[in-house]
Amino acid sequence: MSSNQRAEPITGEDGPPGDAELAHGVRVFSALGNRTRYEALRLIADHDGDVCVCELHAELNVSQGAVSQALSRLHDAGVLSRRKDGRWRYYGVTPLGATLLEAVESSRVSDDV
Amino acid sequence: MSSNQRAEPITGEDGPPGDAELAHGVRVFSALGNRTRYEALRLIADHDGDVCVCELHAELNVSQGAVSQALSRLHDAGVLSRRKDGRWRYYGVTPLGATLLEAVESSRVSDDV
DNA sequence: CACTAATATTAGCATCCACTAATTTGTATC
DNA sequence: GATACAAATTAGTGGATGCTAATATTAGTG
Repeated sequence: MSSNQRAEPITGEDGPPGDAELAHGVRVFSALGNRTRYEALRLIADHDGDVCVCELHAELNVSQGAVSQALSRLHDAGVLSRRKDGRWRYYGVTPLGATLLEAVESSRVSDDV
Repeated sequence: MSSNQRAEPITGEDGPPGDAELAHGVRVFSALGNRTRYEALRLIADHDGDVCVCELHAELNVSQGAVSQALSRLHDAGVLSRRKDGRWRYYGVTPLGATLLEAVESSRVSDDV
């Protein structure tokens, strides 16, 4: 009737031990669990080197602000690295990001929806 | 003003090739990107053998229906296996689930929030 | 400095999500 | 069959999410 959707905050540690890891896991997976963000990660991973925001904006089908938000969240989750060069920001995939992508993609050997 | 939150459906294939993989990835990661479901997966993974719903209901802090929903979604995503025995359902972690858990947990070597 | 380009940030809102409570289905046991 | 228990399903709802549009910041360039 009133307490909905789990009382505890996703971030902001002060629960029992092991809770930080839990929050970390949820942060990472929920960051990847969205079409725009997942696609962004894949595009960057497919690319050779790092990619600037403008290039992704051309490929993803959302506004510039949305792209920026998506990349920030992926960076916060630790699956993207960020490098500044002049007025450009270059994003790259971290080892964690690469590992997760690989794990999921290789799991789809032949299971059509 | 009206088309919000991406026009395309997450499931229901009919986009360009590579789209099925995209949908699969989003399905898997979004399944894990929720506290209740992620915790359920961890509990099952920590367990020795398979776990029944009732046992998880005792550990997670949500209603029986919510636990059932959570496990179904994890099963749909391919990170949990399901086995029936009498009136019990036993859930276990699949290789994909184990791989993803391991990847994320080992990425938290020393980065406190 | 004015101007432009690249990105980040913010407010606002339509939609989606995760929950609870109630009900239904399936399986034992009497 | 009747009863009881385990799990799944459904309807309904408050809060979270992801977007757009507008604005702000930062960095080059004339």
